Amino acid sequence: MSTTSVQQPSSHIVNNDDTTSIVPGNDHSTMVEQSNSNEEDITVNNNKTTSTTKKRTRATAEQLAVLEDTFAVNVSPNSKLRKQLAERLQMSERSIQIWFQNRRAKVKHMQKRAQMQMQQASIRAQLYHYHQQQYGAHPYGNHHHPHHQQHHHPHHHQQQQQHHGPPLMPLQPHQQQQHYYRPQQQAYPTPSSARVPLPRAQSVDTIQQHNPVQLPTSTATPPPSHLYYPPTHPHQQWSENTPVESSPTSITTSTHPYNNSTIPTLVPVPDAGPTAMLTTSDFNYGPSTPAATPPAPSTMTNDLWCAPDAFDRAQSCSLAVSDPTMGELVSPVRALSDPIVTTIDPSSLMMTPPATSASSSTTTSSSSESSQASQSAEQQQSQLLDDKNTTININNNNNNNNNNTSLNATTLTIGSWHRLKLRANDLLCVYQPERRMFAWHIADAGSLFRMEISLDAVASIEYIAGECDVLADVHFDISESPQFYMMQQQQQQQQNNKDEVSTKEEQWVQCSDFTENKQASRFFRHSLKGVAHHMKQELLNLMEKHDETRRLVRFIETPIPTALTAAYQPNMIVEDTMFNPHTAASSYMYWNQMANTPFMAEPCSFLS
Amino acid sequence: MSTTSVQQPSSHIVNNDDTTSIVPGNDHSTMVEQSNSNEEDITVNNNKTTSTTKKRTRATAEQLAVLEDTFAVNVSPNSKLRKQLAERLQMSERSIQIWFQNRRAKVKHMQKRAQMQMQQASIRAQLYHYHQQQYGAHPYGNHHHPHHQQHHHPHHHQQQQQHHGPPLMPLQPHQQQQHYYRPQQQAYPTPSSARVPLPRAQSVDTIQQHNPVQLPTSTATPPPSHLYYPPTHPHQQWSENTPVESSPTSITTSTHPYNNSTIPTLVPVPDAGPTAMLTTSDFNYGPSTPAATPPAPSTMTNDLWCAPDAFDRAQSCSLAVSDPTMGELVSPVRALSDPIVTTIDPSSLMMTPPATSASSSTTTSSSSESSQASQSAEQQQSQLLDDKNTTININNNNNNNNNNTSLNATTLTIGSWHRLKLRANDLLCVYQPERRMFAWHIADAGSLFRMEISLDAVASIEYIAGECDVLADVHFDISESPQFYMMQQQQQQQQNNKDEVSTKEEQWVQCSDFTENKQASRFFRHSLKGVAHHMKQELLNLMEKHDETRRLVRFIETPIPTALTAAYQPNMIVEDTMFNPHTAASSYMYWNQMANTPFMAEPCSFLS
DNA sequence: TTCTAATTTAATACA
DNA sequence: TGTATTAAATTAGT
Repeated sequence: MSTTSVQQPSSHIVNNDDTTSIVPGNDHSTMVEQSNSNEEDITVNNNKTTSTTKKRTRATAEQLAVLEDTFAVNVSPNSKLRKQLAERLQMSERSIQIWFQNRRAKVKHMQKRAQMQMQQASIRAQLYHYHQQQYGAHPYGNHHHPHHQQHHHPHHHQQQQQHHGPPLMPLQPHQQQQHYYRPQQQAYPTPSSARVPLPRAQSVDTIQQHNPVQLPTSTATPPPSHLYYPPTHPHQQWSENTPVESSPTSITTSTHPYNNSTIPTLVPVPDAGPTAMLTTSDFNYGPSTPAATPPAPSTMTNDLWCAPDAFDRAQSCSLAVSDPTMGELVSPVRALSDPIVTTIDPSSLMMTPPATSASSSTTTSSSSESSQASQSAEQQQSQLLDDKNTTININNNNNNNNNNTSLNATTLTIGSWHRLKLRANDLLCVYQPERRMFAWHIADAGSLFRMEISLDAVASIEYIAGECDVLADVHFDISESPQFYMMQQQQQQQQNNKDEVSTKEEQWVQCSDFTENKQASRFFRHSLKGVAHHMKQELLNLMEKHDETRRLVRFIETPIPTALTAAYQPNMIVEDTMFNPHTAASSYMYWNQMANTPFMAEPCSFLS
Repeated sequence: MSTTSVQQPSSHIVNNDDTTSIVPGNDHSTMVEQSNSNEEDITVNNNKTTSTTKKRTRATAEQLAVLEDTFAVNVSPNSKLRKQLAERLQMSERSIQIWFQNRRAKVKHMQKRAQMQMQQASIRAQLYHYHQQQYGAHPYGNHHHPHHQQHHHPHHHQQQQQHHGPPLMPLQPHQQQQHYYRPQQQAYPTPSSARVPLPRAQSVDTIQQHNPVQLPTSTATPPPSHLYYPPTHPHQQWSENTPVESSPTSITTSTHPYNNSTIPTLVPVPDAGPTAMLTTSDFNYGPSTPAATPPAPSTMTNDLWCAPDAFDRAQSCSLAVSDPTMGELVSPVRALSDPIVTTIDPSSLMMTPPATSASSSTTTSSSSESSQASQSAEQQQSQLLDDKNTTININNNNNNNNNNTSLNATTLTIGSWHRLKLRANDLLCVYQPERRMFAWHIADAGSLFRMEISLDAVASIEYIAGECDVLADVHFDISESPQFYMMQQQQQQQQNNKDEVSTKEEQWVQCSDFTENKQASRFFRHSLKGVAHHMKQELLNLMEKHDETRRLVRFIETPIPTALTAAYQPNMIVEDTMFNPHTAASSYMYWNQMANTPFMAEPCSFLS
């Protein structure tokens, strides 16, 4: 009993142990002194409101713009820069400092949350698939599970796990927590990233100097492991032949970057080095050779990848130009090659480990100051994907007159990397006959990711019906690593100078393997899971329309026993190790927060 | 402009002078250890809906009961207690935390609103009276003012003062804000109340142990500066010979403590030390002497004063007994003298300044554990009313066969302290011939306050007709400080064992001066304002019925010029200083929120 | 509309 | 400086 109210030891009270202890000599002064340190001194100033404690001055839009801009460049400005900012923004240095602290904390918090969600989704996916195999539930619609509608207790309490009987995976809450805490170990390398010698790609202003027209969205490459959610449009719709609603008008609706309705979210790579890195960037985590290849100017326009708060930053970049005041503060600093402010430094932007395995550091962006960038030489380790320096225009399929064939998969698995289809456009698998390419599209964090597999690289396409013929797997056994691309969404364009920015639609930028631990570069079996009859029909459709694919496809209708199926699916592990956070928390992608999509709601219904 | 945010110099930074030092090799461990303590990660549980953003789970009645109960005891539970609550209520700790945050915000918001309404009412009263003198409008009825119906702008902004033409008192909005924020300064001593050595009066559980019958309503004395609104019956009716509807049945109709229709509200004393403090309380803000006088057991029944959410707390105390689950959580904790849960700690309940001027701490409540109560010895400072250690039974007049004579005043003014009659029983002025006492009754915040003036102390009673004979003032010039009493309302009795609790009706407990800055102890002129012919008739009635008062009353019928009237009414200042927040926001009492009583509606109609 | 759950942000406290 | 926590402001859901 007494243990129930132990209370945090630090702040605990010395006095009372119910022994009518005479409180020693504690005076009000304790209270008084507690209150003094914080606010009295600060609040003396504000003559307007007599509030002494907190003033809670809300930063204005411009202030936020500058702050976010600076944060994009340097998450931890030193006192000097803070002072400048303070003067510039008419804020106290203390406020500046606090703002950056909170901003950093925000990023971390979002990382945590994303991590958690990722794991939860992964677990749910596992449960789902396991449940599929166990009960053979229909994915969309009818559920007659023993557990369904069983524990619909009126209280909407949140810890239903222990109640919901599903004998499988009796996930204990603390077990779950372990999942949450674990990945953070890997995800948090070093908080003091500002002191890392900053290899920088290109300064924003220099980009603007060179391309004064298309400036605003142009920013340096981001920390590869972080993904971003666009403020206004959580997911851009794609226009391939998938039954998703494409909204071409949505690309111009972006408003102010600080849109409360949306939360730019960062997802760190759990335990890998930088991935999803733009090869067009000269960004390196370590000292890089100054002789890095400058990219072609044309590439610049595609350099849309933004760091965690890419959109905010892009916005602020434009502000830096359009706003005369902004130019005073940031641009001169950059021009002076302040190592912190000059470049958009992913390592300073996010707390990713300083390049355990850096991707290709081949091409540098075109800034004239790239020579100034302090570049570390410790990056030449893993050059898995050196040859992807080019930007490929794949967007012919963007026109509606495409005869792509899609596979409505709900899960993509490569190695232990899983990608769930939570929304209509989260996961699109298509075949582009013109390019003889299979392409997996993944929308995440405001960006689109694409993985291409040449038809010639496909050794076989194996359709395996599930045990109950409800779901089926389609395994692509390929002979080489796919190609990886990404595309920043169109909302990035500014409000100010949106005229010419809107021209660069659907520009894919090749990037490095964005899957966890670059598993897509090592595991050459891609497994799609989907509704059996859909998948089958789509495969048949594919074979019919495109003869070249016919030779690859095999149908294995015989329901394979579960154990055997597992053997057939090395990726879809249905065992305890699946819940080892090291393996289960694998998906890099960020889970959409409002994932109340029918897809997720249904398969998990047996949990409730 | 730049001066607005000066900021404290202390916490300023020494650290980084933009030397991009290389981070050595910091470990992840820092991150891991951090994540465990906070609750975000703990929110793992909610797996029902995959929505990560908002779930808006509405708390059930039981949850609310426990929450409100806990809140009544501790408005800011620490993480430990939150955890307990989370387990107990099957809510996430985060939800618990949020609930308390919102609950606190609610209190504050209501405080603000009350404060505002008070001021507005005060302003309106001023305007009303001014208008009376200017135009001689009839108090109830016809209005033909130039400003009527003039500025009925659609926005319900709170700064109507500037629009409403009445030339006098052009209240600036920021001036108003001063009023709002001011009280918070003193009202919030230290947010970390849990760490403050808690001087406690008596633990609830121990009371229950010793007095298992009359337990529930027995609580410690509250922070004197906060007043409370009973949930169900905002104002208890009095049974003195006033034409208000007395409802004796209302004392048993209390329902669930958490009644949405009513808002328990806390009103801090604007700028004074603790006032309206029960002298029977042994509560002290600082270290107390263990030798504090133990109270007589009989006093216990009167120790009904509860802190801000007194009613909820009382209710919850009963819940702690009746509800087995609640008992698990709270009762054992209390029994073990958890400093947070054990006692009803005013300092933890509300944010009052730590007793700048504590009232008499002479008599302690009667619980046998009052000896346990940690009592601070530093309270002997301001003993303005030391001699009021006794509880006086004044309630002989509670019987209907009283021949009290009442004065239907609408305003009571003592010094700069004003009390408006917003509801029928807000302000009752009576003469009790049996006791040869004048008594001003003030109903506020669920408690009744009483101020007594012995007839022998009355030097003169001066009736002064207003300029237009509509309103009149009755000035009581007295020769000594009144006596002050208070009484908790009857709703406080528990549902469970209400048998013997109901016996203690109308027990007045002497207390210290509850007027702002104890002005009633310094200013010996009490001014009543009311409808002229009513006041006059009542005075005449008083003189007729009670000869002993005759010698005191003088009638000054001659309309005195306004200027002169103001001179006669030093309390009713009609000048700019009236709106100095230091003086204007003076009334301690809480204004009923829905103050659309006929009294206020009529005189203020010319404002709308 | 109000009330309330939840989010975001500025700020404080602590280690 | 990071973390936890909170207040204040705000956003929504009912």
